[in-house]
Amino acid sequence: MNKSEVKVIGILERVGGFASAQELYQLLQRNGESIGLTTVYRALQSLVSDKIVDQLRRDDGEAIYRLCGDSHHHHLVCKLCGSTVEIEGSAIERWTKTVAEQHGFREVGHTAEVFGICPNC
Amino acid sequence: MNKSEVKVIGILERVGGFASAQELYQLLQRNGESIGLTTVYRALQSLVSDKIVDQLRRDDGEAIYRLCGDSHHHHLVCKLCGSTVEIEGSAIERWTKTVAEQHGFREVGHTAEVFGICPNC
DNA sequence: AGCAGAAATGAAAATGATTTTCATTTTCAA
DNA sequence: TTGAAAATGAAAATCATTTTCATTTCTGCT
Repeated sequence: MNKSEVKVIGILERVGGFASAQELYQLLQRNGESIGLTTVYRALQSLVSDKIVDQLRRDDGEAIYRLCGDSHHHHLVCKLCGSTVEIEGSAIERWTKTVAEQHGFREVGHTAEVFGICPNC
Repeated sequence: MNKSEVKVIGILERVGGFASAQELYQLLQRNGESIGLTTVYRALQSLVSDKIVDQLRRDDGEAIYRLCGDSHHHHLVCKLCGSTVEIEGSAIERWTKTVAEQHGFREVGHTAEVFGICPNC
């Protein structure tokens, strides 16, 4: 765990949700941190392989990251303004596990995100 | 529905599962079809927006496509060999709707994919 | 402190999927 | 037949991400 990784974790904490590498880089710049885009990517790779950060994909293929750790949860994302609400998903957890085991799958994980238009939009 | 879209549907039928645009293009070439990569992409976009083809993302961010079945369903995808099983998800549908409405969201949709290692791998 | 080798850094170039541009060809209805 | 609209594809542009490589910072050691 080096200095850059600490910076990236810090900004992820402030974000409190998903962000892409490019977004994180810009946020760090705005905060006056001196860090290169390459280093942000490398820190994220390292954190993902250490299971400190979760990585998934936006619909457009861009990778997005968030701190893992708190309880496993999902997101309700507004299609228009992008605001997100964390939602609990124990129903999903159970469904995932059941379905996968029925088909003999091991080491099961899942992605589930809900999209809609929030009350403000 | 134009000629190119028919070709793309044809190759997707032969593939019988997920394939990327690049792969589909190569397969079409090998089959002696005269079609450009650009046109493959355009046909896929069009088919996706007509709900004839499903699009999702590999872990590396590359888009993969597959003919969709009639009913709304999800996929159980093997992380190693890429084989997929369609799974029914009425539990998810209900959960999605409930959760979103609790938060006042409208026009709700969702994504949910389950990943694991299949019995053969 | 001083030093050598290892690790980290970041600017610039490379990569690769996807999209856009634009000139040409095909389709099709009047 | 004719002309406008749609389709096509080669080449260029885009954009996230990775790689390269020269430089800088750490580290442990004397």
